[in-house]
Amino acid sequence: MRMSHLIGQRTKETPKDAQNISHIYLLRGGYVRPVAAGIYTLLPLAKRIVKKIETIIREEMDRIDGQEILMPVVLPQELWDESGRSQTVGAELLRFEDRNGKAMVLAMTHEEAVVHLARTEVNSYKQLPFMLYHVQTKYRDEARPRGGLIRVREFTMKDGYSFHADNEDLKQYYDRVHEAYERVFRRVGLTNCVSIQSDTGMMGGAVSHEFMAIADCGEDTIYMSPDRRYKANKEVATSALTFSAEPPLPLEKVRTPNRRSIDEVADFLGVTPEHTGKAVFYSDMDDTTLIFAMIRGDLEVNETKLRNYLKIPQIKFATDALIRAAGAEPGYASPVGLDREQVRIVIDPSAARSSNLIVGANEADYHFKNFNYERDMDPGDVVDIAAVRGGDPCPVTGEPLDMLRGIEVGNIFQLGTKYTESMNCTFLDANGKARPMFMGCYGIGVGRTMAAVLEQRHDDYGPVWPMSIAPYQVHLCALNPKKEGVTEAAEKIYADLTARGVDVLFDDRGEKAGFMFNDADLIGAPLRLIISPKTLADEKVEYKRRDSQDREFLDISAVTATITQAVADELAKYTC
RNA sequence: CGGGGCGUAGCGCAGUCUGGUUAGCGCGUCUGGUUUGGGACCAGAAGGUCCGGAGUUCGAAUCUCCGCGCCCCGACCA
Repeated sequence: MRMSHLIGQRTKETPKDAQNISHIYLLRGGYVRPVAAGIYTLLPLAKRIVKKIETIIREEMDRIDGQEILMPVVLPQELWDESGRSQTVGAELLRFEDRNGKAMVLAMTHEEAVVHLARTEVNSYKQLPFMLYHVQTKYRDEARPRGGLIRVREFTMKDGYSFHADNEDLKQYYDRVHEAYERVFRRVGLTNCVSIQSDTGMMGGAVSHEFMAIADCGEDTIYMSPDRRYKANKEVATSALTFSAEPPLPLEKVRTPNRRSIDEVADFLGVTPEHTGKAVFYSDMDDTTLIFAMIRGDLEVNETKLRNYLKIPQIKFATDALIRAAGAEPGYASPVGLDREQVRIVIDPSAARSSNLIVGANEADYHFKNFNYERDMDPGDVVDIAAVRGGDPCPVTGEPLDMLRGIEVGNIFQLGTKYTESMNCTFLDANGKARPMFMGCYGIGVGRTMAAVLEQRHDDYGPVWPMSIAPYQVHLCALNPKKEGVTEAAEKIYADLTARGVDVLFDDRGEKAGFMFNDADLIGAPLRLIISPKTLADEKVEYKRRDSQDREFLDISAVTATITQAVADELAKYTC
């Protein structure tokens, strides 16, 4: 490609709407352009990167016997009615009617579509297992797109779906996908990517992992032991906190005028928050169930854990009216004497196993001292609902947990029979009996992966793309193209390298050197060749890597062979 | 969906508080010339529904009201 005709202006100034590195460089380098919030056009540079990422994904999916298909973006809503997700998924699912008034959706994921396919194409256990995947547009009407390509409304995703005769086979295949994903993310050049335990969310199912590219701008919080043996999303992370068990002292009601918050009460009574119990009230969305969550005063409730335990899809903080109706006093709420008929009580071990806590007395301006769970209330649901904090002890190694941010570039789920049962996707086993297939699903966000690589591979001047996905492998600059021999030499190298299959971007514009070098930095090709009258006089061509300041001078006769080899060597680093 | 910020040329901004020439600057673009190793210089040029609508006023980019859009924080998030 000749740069004089490459579409996508580079800019010197940082666009005001961009905050994180990947967003800034994708705009400044002319890779993407916004069309609406969270909706982007990919320009040639980005499209080339994305294509290479997709190729790597396809190779790895094919290696684990995946079969590529292509399902539509527009689906009839009735499929989503069958699975039940018409009800459970909210406004992220874009719904509309076609000209005949038929309810349609823009697919945000394809479980329904692929199950619809599987149940008609597959009838026998002899056809199992199999995996289908496609690389296709997803639309999710996100409430708040952000961060350039990190969170968008329309995007390209590779999603794969496997079908099995039993859960054991699903588990084995899941592990193969896990390995394939590790290869994909290594090959696309992520330098720091981990798979972690995750919440299954609206997908359902039992087991799932997320692949997280570690980056400060990531939206997810990850807790990890220093040796990486334990890695989990904040939503499901646990810690091995220990609790002080002392001989119980007598329960005692004390006056705490106008002290409502944990800090106020602890300060007033001269103790630290660890010696208090915190009451947090939630309710379901239509206020039919009141939930009393109790936890040690210095900890916070992890609502995801609480929701999952209660099997209530959505919860909110309860209103004071609802709390009072159940006989509790907001700000002074107590587990002591609460009517279990009216309140669902969930106690974190941190509160259940600590001794002599200060808790509310269900009476304005009063608290109890020396609350002890086993003695002072009926035994109830003691469940881990605590939010982990950085530095808390790891549940596996006991070491302090690191807290990191991550971009979710991929995820894998063992769905089991969640969709195949609801949508009646069965096969006949060896005994002629119809049974639901076991299913797994596996996603990779392609554009987000590109952004994540950029977050991990850049310097102060722009992206430093790995050879495996770089939009161009070699950036060829002709300095002073009007001077004797420069253009001829550059054209010859351009033609020779291109003929050997090397992706070359040829800067033929004849701009000032600094101008061209800055553009080259923003394009981030791993290798750079500079043709100038200065070096040409000695029959030399300058050769520089994007990730180094060192310069070499190659004999012009050897350039093609040397560079072709260098590209091959570099590519070899990203094969598995 | 709650809170905050912003909207003036392709991009970055000034002007708005305190209404008043022909709306300005830098980058980029075009023409001609001089230049050519880390975003050159000279001369000239093109490019604007000042986000939209309504209102106040002799007069609105500027004041008022109502919309819309984008970014950030939060809630939400297969």
